[in-house]
Amino acid sequence: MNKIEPGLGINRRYLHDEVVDRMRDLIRSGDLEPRARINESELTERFGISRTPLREAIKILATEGLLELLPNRGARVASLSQSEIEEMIEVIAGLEATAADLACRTITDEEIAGIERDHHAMVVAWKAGEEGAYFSLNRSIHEAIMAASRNATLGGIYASLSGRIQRSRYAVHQTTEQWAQAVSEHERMIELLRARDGEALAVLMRAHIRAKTPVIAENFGATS
Amino acid sequence: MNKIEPGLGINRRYLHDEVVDRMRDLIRSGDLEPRARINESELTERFGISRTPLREAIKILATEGLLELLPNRGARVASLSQSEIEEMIEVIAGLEATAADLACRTITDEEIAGIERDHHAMVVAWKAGEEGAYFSLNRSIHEAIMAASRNATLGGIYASLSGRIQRSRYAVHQTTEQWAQAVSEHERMIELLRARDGEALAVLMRAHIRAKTPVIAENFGATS
DNA sequence: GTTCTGAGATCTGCATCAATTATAATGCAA
DNA sequence: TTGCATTATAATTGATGCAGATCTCAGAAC
Repeated sequence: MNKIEPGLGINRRYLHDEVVDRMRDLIRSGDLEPRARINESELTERFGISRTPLREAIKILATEGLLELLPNRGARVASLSQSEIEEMIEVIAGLEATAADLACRTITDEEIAGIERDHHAMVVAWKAGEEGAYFSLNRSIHEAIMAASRNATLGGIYASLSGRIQRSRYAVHQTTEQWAQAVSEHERMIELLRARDGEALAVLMRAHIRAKTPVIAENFGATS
Repeated sequence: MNKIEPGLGINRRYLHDEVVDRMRDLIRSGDLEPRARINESELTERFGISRTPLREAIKILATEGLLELLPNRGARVASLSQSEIEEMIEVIAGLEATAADLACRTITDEEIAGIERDHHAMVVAWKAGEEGAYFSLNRSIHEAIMAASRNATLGGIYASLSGRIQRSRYAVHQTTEQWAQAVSEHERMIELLRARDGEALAVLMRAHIRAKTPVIAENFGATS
């Protein structure tokens, strides 16, 4: 994008930022499982760093919600209860509805055409049983709408929240009816995007995400 | 056995949590102004602590968005540009719309009655020119709806975001027309709450917050 | 007036120490 | 053996001295 920021910006200046990224990957990949304790000396050795940047990284990840701090007992990978996951999905639905509403203000015809292409590719992938491609294209559609909202604050909160419930890759289990409904909702979404009807699109988007709650919750497999 | 807590409220396990709270207060009260540089040694002395917990607190506040880090130059109080404030208001509008939608599922008649009482008191306060009471009651109404959403995740994000654009107290400047519209929207909101019509209430709430954008943005007085 | 330079201040990260607390290991009684 | 209390060990929290890197800014050189 734009690395034109004068002076401060993209360069990996902070060691703890590097550590945050690496730990995030460890958590998301499942290498560090939920409720796994974080051992300070083990990780300092693993990363080849001292305690100072590691501790800063731990505090940052705890603030983001990926770790939880246990006073005088260190930290552990956060685990989410079923109800917390459902809460988060409601919030995500709200954020996507907001993005959809905002996107209608400034989205271009080209962007809508791109979403439509992704949608058709997604249908093809589903019929071919390529769940990986299906999942990736579905996400790409939602991310395109988020990007079209032209709201970095919204996008940041969305990324942080969805990052917390998307650990490693999941096989998506949907019934044929669920899939058919999702497809028809996508098609209606494209219509509403063309009409730039943000209000109606927001309502539809919220319902669309909500309908996926059982799928997401099931695949997460929380144990709290 | 006889462990008496040292007077400062709840069991503050972490020193850096204490520091985070105190610094948050300093920023919100305006004691630390936007763009003010954070001096490590000055604050360690001021708080009577060492660098370790202070540095952790700075990282936490930066993650929350209240501070921004300047590599090799420390940190400063974050300042928001006009467009960032407008972005945040859109997100807040989305969060409140989500809360309104969810509240319709489980809100009790008593809670609705409480909101109605606050609304009437707010109208009285406005007519009496008591801007402080008006502001406080208005906020209390919105917080009641947020609480009725029964979604702690949503509430947390909302609190964090609104905390970033609500520094100290402001005199609310609204035209008579803006006020009249806000009042009629509140009354319509109460109707929709009674009808438990979440979908319509979400749409109204989003528009209601949006209409306040110029007021909030003006009072914030950002200088990026 | 502009550019260069260097001293001082500040920040980042490392290593280590002391104090507190949690976890285990052990010993003893029932 | 089992349950409980005591002790020993380990881990965490917080403080601090130190080295290297970077920024700031005044003063010199052009």
